[in-house]
Amino acid sequence: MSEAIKLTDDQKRLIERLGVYHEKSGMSPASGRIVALLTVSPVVELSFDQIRETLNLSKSATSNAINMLMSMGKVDYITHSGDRKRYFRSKIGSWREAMKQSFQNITNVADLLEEVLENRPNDTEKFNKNLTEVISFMRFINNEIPALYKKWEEQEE
Amino acid sequence: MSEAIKLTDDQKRLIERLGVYHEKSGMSPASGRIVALLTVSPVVELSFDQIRETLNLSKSATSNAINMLMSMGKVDYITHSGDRKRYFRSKIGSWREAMKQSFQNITNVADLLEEVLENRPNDTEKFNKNLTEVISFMRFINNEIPALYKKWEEQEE
DNA sequence: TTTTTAGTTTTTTAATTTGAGAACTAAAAA
DNA sequence: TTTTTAGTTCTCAAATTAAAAAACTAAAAA
Repeated sequence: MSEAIKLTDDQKRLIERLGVYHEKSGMSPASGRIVALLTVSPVVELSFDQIRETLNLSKSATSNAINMLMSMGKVDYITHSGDRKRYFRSKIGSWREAMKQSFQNITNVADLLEEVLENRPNDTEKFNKNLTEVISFMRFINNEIPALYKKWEEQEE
Repeated sequence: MSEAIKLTDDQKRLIERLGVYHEKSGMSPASGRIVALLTVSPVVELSFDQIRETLNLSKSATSNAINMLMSMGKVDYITHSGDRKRYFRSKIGSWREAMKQSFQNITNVADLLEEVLENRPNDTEKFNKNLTEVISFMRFINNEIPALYKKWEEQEE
């Protein structure tokens, strides 16, 4: 008997679009579809087989993708007593941490570009100036984040 | 006779690290190495064969990667009269446009998530609230960009 | 104790990506 | 006109990635 979740065509299309977006940002197709499903599905906690059958994935693809997503902090699961299954769900509530992560990336690039800059000759002035500017802007953005969060929280009230 | 540019070991390592970073953000290895070379190399304008031989790439890999990078707006070239070669260089000066591009992506995701939100049931309150928050924060960040640029430009003077 | 459940791991296959090599082309030079 | 230069394009092989199928495992249920 099928465990698949019933979805409207619109929901299926949204899962594909969101899935493709996640693929573009480095996830495997299966992982991308799973986070997308867990974002779009009206039922927010889905079992292994519900995910597997809704997306027509094999057990291995499902297992590997779920574990990948858990290690990325994109997904976690809860259990219900008297039920051995795990119910997986999106960690959308951790969006602040996810954002922090992506801002951390900016800092890492800035650090790398700083090393490049230190290695560059002094002639190539214009080039060095541009490089200095990107680095400076990246660091500036990063410094402004806390203030931005604060401002956002305030306007949110 | 070899056209390869002489690089120190440090420069070679920086090219690899920067290349890997570009790979992670979706470029092919060859494209990643080429932008990286054009960022690290003390000579900022390099001919096709200088790139090819410095990075030990085939002609096809070099040609395809360069054209990819030009279509992405990451690289362009200049010519010198009496010299048929094209001299390729990093478009690092266009970093503002590149940044704008990546902020545009945030907006696109926000739009997509907005569509998801409109499709969600009204129960799943907490989930919807989180989704609403991410979207709101993304849009907020996007709105703040011009002011951030302005502030950065001012502190830069 | 045996069976079932809920996954995990291993093996194999299919698809995609990447880039080498060689043939090709258009313009310039000889 | 022939040759050379500066790439481009095509064909194919190697490497990588993705996922299916099937064997396996640990815990719970019967």
